Amino acid sequence: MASRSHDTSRLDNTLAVIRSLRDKGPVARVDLGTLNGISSATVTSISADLLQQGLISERPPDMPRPNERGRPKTLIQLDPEAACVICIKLSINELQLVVGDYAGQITHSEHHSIDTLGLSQEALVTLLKDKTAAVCDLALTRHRRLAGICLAVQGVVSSHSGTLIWSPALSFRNAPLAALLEAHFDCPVLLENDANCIASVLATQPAYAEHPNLVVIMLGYGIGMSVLIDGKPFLGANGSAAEFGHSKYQPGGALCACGKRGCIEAYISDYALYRQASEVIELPAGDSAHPSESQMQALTQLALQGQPEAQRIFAEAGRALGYGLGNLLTLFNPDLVLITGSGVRGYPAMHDAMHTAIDEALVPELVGSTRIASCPWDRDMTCLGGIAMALQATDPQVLAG
Amino acid sequence: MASRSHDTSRLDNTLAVIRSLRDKGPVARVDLGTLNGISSATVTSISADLLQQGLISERPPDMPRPNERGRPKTLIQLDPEAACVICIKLSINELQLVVGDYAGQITHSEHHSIDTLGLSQEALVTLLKDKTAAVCDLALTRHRRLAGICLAVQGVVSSHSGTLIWSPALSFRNAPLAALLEAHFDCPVLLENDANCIASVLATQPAYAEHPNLVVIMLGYGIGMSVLIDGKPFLGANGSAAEFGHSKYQPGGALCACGKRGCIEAYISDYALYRQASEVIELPAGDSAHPSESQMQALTQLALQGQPEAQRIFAEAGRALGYGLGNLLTLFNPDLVLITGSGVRGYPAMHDAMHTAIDEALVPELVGSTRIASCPWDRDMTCLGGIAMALQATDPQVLAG
DNA sequence: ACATTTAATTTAGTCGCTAAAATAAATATC
DNA sequence: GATATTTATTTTAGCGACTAAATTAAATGT
Repeated sequence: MASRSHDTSRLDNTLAVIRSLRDKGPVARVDLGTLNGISSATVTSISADLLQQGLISERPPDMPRPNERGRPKTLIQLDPEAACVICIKLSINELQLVVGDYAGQITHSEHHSIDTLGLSQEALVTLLKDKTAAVCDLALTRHRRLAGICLAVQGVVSSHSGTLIWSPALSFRNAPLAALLEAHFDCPVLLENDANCIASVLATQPAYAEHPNLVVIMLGYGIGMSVLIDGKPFLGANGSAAEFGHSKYQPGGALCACGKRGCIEAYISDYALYRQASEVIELPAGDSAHPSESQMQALTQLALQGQPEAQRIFAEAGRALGYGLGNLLTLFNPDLVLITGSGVRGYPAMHDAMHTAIDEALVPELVGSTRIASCPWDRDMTCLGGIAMALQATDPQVLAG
Repeated sequence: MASRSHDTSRLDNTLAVIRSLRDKGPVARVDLGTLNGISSATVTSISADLLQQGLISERPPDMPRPNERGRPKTLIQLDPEAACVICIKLSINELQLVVGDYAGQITHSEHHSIDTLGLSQEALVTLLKDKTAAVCDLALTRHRRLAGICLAVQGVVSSHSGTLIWSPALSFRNAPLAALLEAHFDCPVLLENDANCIASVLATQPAYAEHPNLVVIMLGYGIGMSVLIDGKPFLGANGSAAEFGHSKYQPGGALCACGKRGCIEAYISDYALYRQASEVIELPAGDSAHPSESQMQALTQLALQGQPEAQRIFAEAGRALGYGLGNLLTLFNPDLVLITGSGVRGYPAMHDAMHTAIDEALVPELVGSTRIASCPWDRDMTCLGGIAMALQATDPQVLAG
């Protein structure tokens, strides 16, 4: 309950300046002042400190501006080499490692195919440690220090405590992964939910910037969700991300990968759609519990081309999604819901049933107040978000030296 | 996006001191310092200001403490007469007006029976204005100023904008009640959800103080909910309180008072229980759409005494409640859920089915992490909370003079 | 009476900010 | 080409808020 006792404005303002530089690229001191509501005298003072620490550099404006009077602006920019962060994205059968520089740009990316479900906790930690150490060695030839590591996983995590509670990609549960990794690296390790990473990136995009209350739903093999309130991820009580996919559509309904029945995921995830479809339609063979992208595309095509059984399955999925969204809207009342993830491919086939279900579920006063849209899917977005979150989280330490 | 540019610590610390005094009664300067993490020199300075403004007074400790050396503490306390606030609680067919002094104590309370559903918006505003003006005249004989008014209503409100969106007590919707009242009084008017008021009070009680992540469910004629994250009410995106009662249990299920089907409220609210029961059991006559307290008690007694039909109805209600809670726990993951409201009378009859449903709905990892308890119901608690919220909201204005 | 203990106030100094003045580096005008 | 104008940045002066340390205040213990 101890309140902010003494003046933290210098740190706050310094962090705000760094964040502005990261979001907007090179900016002049005046503009940093107006952007953050501080006087340019203060910006001068802050940037002098940052220059002295080697975190930023000065440079002249790109083009000599036509017809503008007055002293030209001196832009300042983050020094990309000042530090780097590593984002490790762990999803089913895949590990991605990405290096981001101090300005938030990706400078290295690699993918590994791995039987994630076959790993013990120890094996996973060893694997992560080795792969990360290798990437780190590489990164440190170009950057002065490793500021932090972000482990982005699908599933339920408690980011405060750095504990993985449950992930569809892993066969063990309740693992303090952040602490286990931190023991091997001399920097903070963040554990984040993958959907939160995505949402953090989307929220900074100009198209959605005016919607600070945003819900992002990720459709795919599982169902992910992130809620941003006032631009910040809402983490629930103990830093564990909200699990939209396992809220209930039909008590006692279809069987879900989590072991329970009636979860929304059991109606709209890839495996759920494929499971239902394979019972009634002739489909390409393969592991139906883990349908491949091409299998899913084939199924989606059928629905979009009007195959009645496929249409019915997607409509039912849309209905489940709509009811789930209805609950979400009554509870969070966001301005905007973005639906993305590899599963957006099927969104057009769910769209109508989804809206019908929302209308059925929601008090009319609330129906109109939220915009619902889909958003194309990009695999790298998660890591971009992880890098942004890691940089932001570690900025105070980097400043401290 | 403008960050806190300059130093607001004086205001912050002053507000923290006032809040400490309100929560804990008379406190010495040293203790205010340690309590809020500021030096006692600063407390001296702050309390000098407050004394000069007449907001606090000094007084010697109650009892001359036995066997304690050193200079005795000088306690400081809020002057109850410095200001007052009025809380107006609006529920079905009832209006309650309560005056609270600057220290947060209730100094006056009155109830009025009113046909709330029969009122037009204009009639309601006129009624509230008149009743409040009368209470205000009375209060101003004892207090130096009216700091604020809190209107606590059952239903969906947007507290940011002061708009009532929907209430089961009223037959109109979308009314900017805060602004309409503000026009008649020279002070801020807050519009709050009644469950948020309750939750704010419960959160300050020592028994629950170590659970800053708290969900309060209010059972009764309708179903109310409030979520406290880190001790502060979670208001969703636009300040509209989360509507747990209208999240869905069975898509297309029982008819709810909101006009939709399958809401949790349609299974566990007073009217829902009575509606189901009256179909199969001989019950005291009366308006079954608005069962009275004695009717509900009679029905509850039947269930508790083992009447099979009544037991079945309460068990089904418990199951709906459990599924709803399951969704809530996946989304918010609170430390504690408190179930209260007049409907707690039936909680023992719902208890077992509720827990069975939670176990059915929830990933086992999450089941254990939340305590679920009931809490005896007190009609005055809402207003106590409304007073606390109004005082807290208006403290900056009172300080400004 | 004097030492000890604890509370509250005063003093001296630091930090961080801003407004205003001064300086810097361009373009526009004559 | 010299001077005026414009805009950016830095410097200066001053203020508000805090803390640590010193001082004063008011008890109890010996």
